[in-house]
Amino acid sequence: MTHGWAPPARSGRAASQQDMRRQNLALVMTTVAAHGPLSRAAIAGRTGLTRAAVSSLVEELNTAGLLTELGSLPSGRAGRPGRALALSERGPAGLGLEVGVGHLGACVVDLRGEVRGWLRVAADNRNRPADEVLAELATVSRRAVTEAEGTGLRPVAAVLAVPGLVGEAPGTVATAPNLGWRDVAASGLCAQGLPLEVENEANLGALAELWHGTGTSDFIHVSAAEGIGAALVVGGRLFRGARGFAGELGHVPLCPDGPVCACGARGCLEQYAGEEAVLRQAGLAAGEDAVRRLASRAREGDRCALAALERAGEALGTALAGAVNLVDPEAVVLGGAYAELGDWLLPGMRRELTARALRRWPPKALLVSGLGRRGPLLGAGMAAIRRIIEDPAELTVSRSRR
Amino acid sequence: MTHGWAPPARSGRAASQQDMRRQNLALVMTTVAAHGPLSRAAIAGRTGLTRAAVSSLVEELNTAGLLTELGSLPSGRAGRPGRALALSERGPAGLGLEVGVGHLGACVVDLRGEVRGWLRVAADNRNRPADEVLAELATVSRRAVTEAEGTGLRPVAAVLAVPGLVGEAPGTVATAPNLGWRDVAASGLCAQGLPLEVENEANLGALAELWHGTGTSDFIHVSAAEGIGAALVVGGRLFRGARGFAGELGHVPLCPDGPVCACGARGCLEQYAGEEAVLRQAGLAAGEDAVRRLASRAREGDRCALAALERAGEALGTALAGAVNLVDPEAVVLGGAYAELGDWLLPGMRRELTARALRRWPPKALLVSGLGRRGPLLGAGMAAIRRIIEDPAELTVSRSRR
DNA sequence: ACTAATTTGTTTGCCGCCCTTACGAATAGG
DNA sequence: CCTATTCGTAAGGGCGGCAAACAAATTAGT
Repeated sequence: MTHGWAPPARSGRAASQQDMRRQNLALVMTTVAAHGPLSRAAIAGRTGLTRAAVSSLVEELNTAGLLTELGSLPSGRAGRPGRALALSERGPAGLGLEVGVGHLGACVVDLRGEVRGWLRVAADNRNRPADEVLAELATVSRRAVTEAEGTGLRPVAAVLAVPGLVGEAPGTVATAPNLGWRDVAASGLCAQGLPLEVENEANLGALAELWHGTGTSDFIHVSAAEGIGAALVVGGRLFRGARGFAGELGHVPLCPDGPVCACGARGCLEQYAGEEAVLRQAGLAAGEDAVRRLASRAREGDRCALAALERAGEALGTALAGAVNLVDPEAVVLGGAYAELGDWLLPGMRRELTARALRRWPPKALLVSGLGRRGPLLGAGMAAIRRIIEDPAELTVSRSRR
Repeated sequence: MTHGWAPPARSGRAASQQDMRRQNLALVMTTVAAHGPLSRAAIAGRTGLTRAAVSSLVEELNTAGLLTELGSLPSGRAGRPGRALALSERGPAGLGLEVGVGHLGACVVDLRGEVRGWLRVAADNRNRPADEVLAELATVSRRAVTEAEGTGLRPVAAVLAVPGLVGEAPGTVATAPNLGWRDVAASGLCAQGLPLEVENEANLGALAELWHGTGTSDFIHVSAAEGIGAALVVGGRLFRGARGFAGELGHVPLCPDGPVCACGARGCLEQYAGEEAVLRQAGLAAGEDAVRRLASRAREGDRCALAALERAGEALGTALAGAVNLVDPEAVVLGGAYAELGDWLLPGMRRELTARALRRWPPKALLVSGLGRRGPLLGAGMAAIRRIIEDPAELTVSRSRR
């Protein structure tokens, strides 16, 4: 450290010609994914590559089964019509997996982002040996995969959604309190040798929203369940923080002298808007489908429930206003279990946000996720397939690629 | 939008061989900048490039005056010793500029990050025509530049620090309330044709901390002045948010029913820890060197001042705990004017952070900036030079580079 | 219907860049 | 003094994108 510089932030690695090719393959894939069927010339125009280069790239992607030629693509203007290229619907696919407290899930998503297989079975995973849970998930997964293989799909990457924190080592769960897991390695789940990635379920719910939901790519996705978590999506990427613990909205201090929280501090948001607090205020017992019961109470006009939801919405809005001032997102999306309660939570949230957000907060910037409980599993499948799209070189003939 | 994908987040552009070269030139520069004098072989080892490639890259950087050969670099082991390469101390330099409420500043920083010229003059810029201010800054800048040119330096990029928000258009100030500026174009400031970038002074203070301060590259830099701002540094990069307004810590709600703030909401942090509030509680009048007076009062043991600082520290700590839970930084750095008050603010801040941060918060992760008021100007100079280091191709022979 | 214009996709030749291999240079150890 | 080791450079090769030219397919004009 003789010079005064801190270590460089990005790109610690050399760029080779393989990397260039890799990046351009990815560029073609992402371009086609984003802008529908395109001709080679259109891809060239959009990306800045030459038509010749695009031809070469497309051929490579084509033989790998990632792209398909659909047929003529009349442009309306004079000239030879292009041949439409689209993401293949019968080739590599993504496998999404989920371990929930009360269920297991598996889904298969094709390159276009379409769900081609969906399986969800009830299972009481609370304090059940992790091996056992993973073994059952493996059979569920196999069923979904064989079903998908019938329609010409071949899973090539898997992502597992867990209600807990992901470990440093790839493919491991550091801790999942509601499952009773601690340092569980999920590798070996895919005997087929698929690369497996483990990710927090709330984060995957946010990614599902990014890819299947509204157009924005900078938002805070609130997903309240046992705890209140916020996934920050910034520039279309998950923001994980320095150590991967970003997004703990539930323990933002709301009122410094408030009630004591399980975390030891006072007045955390969770004490005002957490599931337990809301149910208590509404006079309901906790339980498996507590949120659903609360929603029906509110629908019936139960005063107590409505007041509790009102207060919770305000608390959420206040805490979110702070987050918005700090992070400056384009939108806030309410997802997770609380999405079902949106009708009653939103007014208070919106009121607080408009009052407290320093930048004008348009009403449309606060919305409810349309994916609901399906978010995490869907996000897992999409994340798996997204991996392929953003680095297709892994599946390509790979003359000598790493 | 026939496919379900949102637009891709990154890399909307094709990669060509020039880009590859560009990236590798930058890689060599950042490597040398970060790890002191290195031989070509050492650079090759660190970056993954071949010795041959490094030789070629180094030669290009050498003829551009960006690198210098220092002499033999004995390794201790057997074998021919390498020739040490270091960032040049007499070539391209960065020009930092600053417009404050009460002063103007200019500095010249060489590639090694060393300050080689420093000029700061008092000037009452409050509600003075922007043209006039910029004209005076230009003369100050010229003096600093001619001085630096005497020692063999040649400024090639400039960054201007302003106490306000930066506009969308490059080189413009959207609004600087304390200066009375609105949509001011700062281009034309550098008649020499240097590329000029405008940036918020607090952000530059944070960057100065990144490059001249402690080793961490993920931190929240609190800089309290008129308002309370937080610059978020994530992975060694400034985090600006979707529209560039991230970091408004001053208006995080601290107590939902607190006193009304100038922003219209209730109980913002600024009402508890802002300069005005603290001075009022301490029984001091506002004014130019109010912070200094407050510090001396505290040093003398003034009960009132100590109590006010205690409360302010607690409030800051509470709000920061929320931010820490949300963003998960490695450290919090107290900078700006409040750095001088660190002795009295830190205890309360630390107490609140340890109590409220969900992840264990080590005491060393909260610290006071050693740069004080020099941060923004220093950061401007460093940012200018950093630009060169991270894209040296701009200064290279450029056979036909864009 | 026929021609001109236009756009697409491919082919060919070229250049740039990194990699591999080989070689001279410079130092430490015996 | 000789050998092992490491450093920097030079020569040859492969790969990948670019520029230009060309054949194919369609529209527009007469």
